[in-house]
Amino acid sequence: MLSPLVQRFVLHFGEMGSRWGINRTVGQIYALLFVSPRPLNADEIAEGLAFSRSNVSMGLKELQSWRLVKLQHLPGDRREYFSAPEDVWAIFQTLAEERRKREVDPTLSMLRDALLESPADPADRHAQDRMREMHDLIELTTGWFEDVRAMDQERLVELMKLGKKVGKLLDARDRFIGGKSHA
Amino acid sequence: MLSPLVQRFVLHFGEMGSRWGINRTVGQIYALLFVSPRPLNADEIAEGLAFSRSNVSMGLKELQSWRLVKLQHLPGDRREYFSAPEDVWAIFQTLAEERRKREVDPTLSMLRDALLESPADPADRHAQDRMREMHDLIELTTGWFEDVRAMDQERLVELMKLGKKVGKLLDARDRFIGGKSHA
DNA sequence: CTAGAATTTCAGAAATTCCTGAAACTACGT
DNA sequence: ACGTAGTTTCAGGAATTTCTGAAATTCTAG
Repeated sequence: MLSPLVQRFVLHFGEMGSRWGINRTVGQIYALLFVSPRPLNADEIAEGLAFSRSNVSMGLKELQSWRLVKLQHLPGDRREYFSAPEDVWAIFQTLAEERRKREVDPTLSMLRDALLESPADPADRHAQDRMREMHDLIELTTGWFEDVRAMDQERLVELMKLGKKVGKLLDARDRFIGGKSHA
Repeated sequence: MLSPLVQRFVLHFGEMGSRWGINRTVGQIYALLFVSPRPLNADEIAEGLAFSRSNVSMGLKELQSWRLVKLQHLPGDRREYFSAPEDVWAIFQTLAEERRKREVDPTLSMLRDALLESPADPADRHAQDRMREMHDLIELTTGWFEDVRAMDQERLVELMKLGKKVGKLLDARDRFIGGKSHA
């Protein structure tokens, strides 16, 4: 049913899915939609991957909750068709946003709460110091990620291609602004 | 045994751990080591978290394979003591490197292989196009990540704090170099 | 409103992953 | 070399997660 090429891709994503919290089924469904030249309905997916119809239904629901698939209707067909967005950058961003929402935000909020408590003893004081370091790191990196995400794609690619030269750019800026130096 | 503050932190990381591929036990052990003011031996960990000694042993082995804990000996004590590195940036980098090694690299290699095949039909041709897009995106982002990682920490923080202003910096550079513009 | 096509829900079977205690192994002090 | 404290391994039981088929629900055309 599936070509060997697609088969391989789909299986790989199934495996990778389990390494993340995502289950194998969901990974495979997404992989199949990603490479499919046209939207697929649930029965086509179930047949292609040899899963039960209900399993596919659950997987699609999960993918929708991650905003990773688009639902659409084909004229004269009552069934629902699913597809992955065209733009891989957009996919990447969606993934990053959803992960932040589900994993980073709750962690930050837990850390902030913990930092409000008054430490009972030196061990707690040390624990809080560590939590503060973690909090600040997470806040800095996600805040930055957000800034970068907001840039338009063309600039983003430019920035990335610049790669390590960005360090030189920073130096140039520092010199320009006021002679601060990185010894 | 554990203070409520540490308890909360540890439990949260246990939960978060399961969201990633990491199991709850491993997450909790790491969290405990992370906030501990001194290295801990396996028995102390087992007692603090109420796990069996053998479970702790496996968890520590896993953490060592991720290079996330340091093993050390205390003078006059035969037991092995474990601790998390001090520097949260270093931890972050280790995590990123290991994840790349385990998840990104195999994916890139699978994609490269798939791109070498000659597509059998239009569907395969389309699938390959999609895989190429994914490949290029992954390569660009991880390559960039690598470049950024190689910068020294001080500069990295500067870059991150710069945030969205980096776009302006790019504009300035473009103007300087040759009048290219982002409309 | 009714028929029937499409989809979702959900209880429990199947599969997987986690965790433990017992046994095996290692390394060190005497 | 022996005894013992410390650590790891591993078979299998416990717990969790995944997956299915049957039933319930939703939707739409007539």
